[in-house]
Amino acid sequence: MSLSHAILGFLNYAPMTGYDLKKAFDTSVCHFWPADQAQIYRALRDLMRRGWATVEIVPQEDRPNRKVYHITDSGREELRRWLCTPTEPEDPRVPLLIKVFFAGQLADEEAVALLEAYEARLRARLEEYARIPQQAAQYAEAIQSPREVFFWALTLDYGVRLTRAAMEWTEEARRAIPNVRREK
Amino acid sequence: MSLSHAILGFLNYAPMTGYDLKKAFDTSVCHFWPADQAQIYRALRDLMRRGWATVEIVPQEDRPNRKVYHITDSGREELRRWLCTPTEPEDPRVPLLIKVFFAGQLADEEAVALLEAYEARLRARLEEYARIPQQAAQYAEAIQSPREVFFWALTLDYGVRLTRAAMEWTEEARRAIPNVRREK
DNA sequence: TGTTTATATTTGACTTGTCTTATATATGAC
DNA sequence: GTCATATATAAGACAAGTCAAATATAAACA
Repeated sequence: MSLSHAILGFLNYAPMTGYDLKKAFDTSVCHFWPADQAQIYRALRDLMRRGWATVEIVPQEDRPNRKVYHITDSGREELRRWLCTPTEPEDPRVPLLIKVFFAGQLADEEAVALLEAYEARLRARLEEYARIPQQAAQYAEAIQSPREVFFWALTLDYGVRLTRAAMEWTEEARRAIPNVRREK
Repeated sequence: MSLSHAILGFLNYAPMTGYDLKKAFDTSVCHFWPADQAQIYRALRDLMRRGWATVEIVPQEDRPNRKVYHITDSGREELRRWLCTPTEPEDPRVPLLIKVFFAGQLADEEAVALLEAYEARLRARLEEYARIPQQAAQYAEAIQSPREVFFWALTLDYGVRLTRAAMEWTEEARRAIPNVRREK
């Protein structure tokens, strides 16, 4: 499970609560690994069970107690082990392609509309990506580690490249559709 | 659910059994939408419940009876409706990027090895893709519809483009790593 | 004064997808 | 003669992810 290890990665920076972790995910890795809040809390229980994390309960009077999770030595070992283990590229699930696969049954304009709508969403995503570096700048300054910043930037670059490739595909596909003969 | 609709798409070509459908998936859309056998049979039950498909039981003496599923008129309507509905690009889950995100903690060589292994797998995938057109040629001849063939080819092209983009990323990333300063 | 947002955790239900096993039989390969 | 493969369906267990609700309180805003 990638989620538990992602959590270990964050806890290795600093002890955090489930709430903190949710925010950390939502402001950093959510573009390639979104995390549900319920999932995070469940994963934390799991990390405890495996001895990769411990809790420190910090009482608060006005709000629920904070349960601050700390990575353990064996957690750090596990994180390193996992980080060095080669990863298989996941086979991507692309719902749009199912529609494209059966799009022979649609009129040209319908198929083109499908691709145009998709392209518009990809463009929006690209614009989102473009806003990330500014948001991340504060983090980068706080952490003072150009090496960390470099790897963070790599993950963004991946998203940009793949999104651009998908857009180039939609553009060419759109242009090609009107040239397809209907019958042999 | 995309799976049910993909099944409707196939049933719209011809009536099929669950077994036939599994083969259809495995020889066509499995690169962007793999389907588990158990899932297919469950989805067929669901299609029946919704009135989008009907069964015809064809008795056989030597083997289990064939349950041949037919798309209904309302199933055809639903398929069309679904095909024309714009699709949101899924947010991709890329486990590798979690490792890259935390790769600042690794040595240069470890990070490079991670990317190299990934690139090798992507290369293998690209070679798989290269073999598909020959396999699909029989299908294409059987169906005699250049329009269908065109859309099928589009789905393959998507895979090729995205895989190439990912490979270009790994290449550049690998080359950039040795140039990162460790401390500020 | 009332509403929204932020802090903080837990639980339950549910959907998808994966993996495994069970059941039956025929054909072809070695 | 045996083993693998093809035909055909069903069901159970489980992991991962999603969604929503319950509980509690403070600060900020209109």
